[in-house]
Amino acid sequence: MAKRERGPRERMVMSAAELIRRDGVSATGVRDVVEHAGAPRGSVQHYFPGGKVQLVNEAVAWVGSYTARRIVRYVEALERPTPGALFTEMTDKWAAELTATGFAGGCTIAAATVDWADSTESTRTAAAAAFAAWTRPLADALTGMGVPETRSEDLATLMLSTLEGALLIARAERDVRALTSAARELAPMLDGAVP
Amino acid sequence: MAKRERGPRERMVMSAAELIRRDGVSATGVRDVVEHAGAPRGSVQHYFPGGKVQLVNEAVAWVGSYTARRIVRYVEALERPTPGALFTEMTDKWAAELTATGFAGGCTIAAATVDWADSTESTRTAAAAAFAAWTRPLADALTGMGVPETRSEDLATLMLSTLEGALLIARAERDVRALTSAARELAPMLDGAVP
DNA sequence: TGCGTTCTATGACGGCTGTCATGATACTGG
DNA sequence: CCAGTATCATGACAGCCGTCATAGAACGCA
Repeated sequence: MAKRERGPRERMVMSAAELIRRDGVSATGVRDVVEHAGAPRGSVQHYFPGGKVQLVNEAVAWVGSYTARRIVRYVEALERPTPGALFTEMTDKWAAELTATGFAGGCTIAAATVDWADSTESTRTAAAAAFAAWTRPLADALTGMGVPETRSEDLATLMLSTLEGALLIARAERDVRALTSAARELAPMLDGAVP
Repeated sequence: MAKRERGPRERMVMSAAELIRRDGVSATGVRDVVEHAGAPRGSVQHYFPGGKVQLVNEAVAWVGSYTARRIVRYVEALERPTPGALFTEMTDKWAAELTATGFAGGCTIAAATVDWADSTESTRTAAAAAFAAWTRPLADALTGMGVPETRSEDLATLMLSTLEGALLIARAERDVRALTSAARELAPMLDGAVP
């Protein structure tokens, strides 16, 4: 997964994101990140003079933009572009990932929010930016599918909220049930929003 | 809030739940819980011989049953009992709590899931039990409102997922926007499920 | 009164945390 | 070749963590 091309710096950011989404922010130590990335330990103070806070924030930002690009790709790949189909696509992808990894890891942004939203303002801001970066392409896609512009952003937020919540419940239950049943009910409702 | 009547044991469980939902599980130390509860430090090994794991699990279970009772009360208090009205009631209550507390604390169960779902099986099980304890009365209420029994549980899960996710986003954004817009869109859709 | 159980108090232990000081090495440009 | 910067390596620091051993206090019961 981690190409040789990537420098130690980017590898550390990716490893941080991976470990955070699995164990949470507080439980993820910088030594763990270094080891997981196969990076030299001395690099942490060289590349991240801001310490763990900087590392975590960059991980959050990285996941934010990476996932935003993924959303765009989902939209483009839809053969029958409707809001419900898009939502089903997202829940399906997550369900597949959860089962493939044995439910070992949820959303990095959710973990960062739960763990550090109160204590570290910069991390909370980064998480909010990530959510905003996902809402925008989602709302644009909905508008492109014929959803009235006044409702596009609300519906995008609804999709995101439901996805995040279902992901959380699925992880607790070690069962994709929450994802599939949320999609089964919400998808037709979303399609009803396009006149 | 904490009545004098409650023994130190229950006060510690409640304090644990409160601190966990604010700072996460890993960031909440047993010393913090003891201090927050105004309990004697020596009591922790007396009442919770299972250590921090037991304390966390009991906090999760406590929030689970407490919130389940709250859901039942919400249902009974509705003047015009429809699925949408119930969902709006829940999001409104959470939005009010978030603004009142300065967005300082989300859902205890979500925090426990994100932090310990992978590392501590018993906590994951407790979290799953809590979600189940919320789904059941919710589904029953929906059935009572005329929702077909085949869809009640799915819709209950959808409501819960959306609520949890919107709560998360709201905390990251320090804005109840996610809660209100999710309710604005989902509530009418839910009402459409009763024939 | 005296015994036994329940509860509280205190201090210590090893282990892990994030951070930093210090120094060695690699590499690049003149 | 040499100088200077970028990168890496190592060890130490203070602080917090969960846990436990030990002992004292409070209380009910006979």
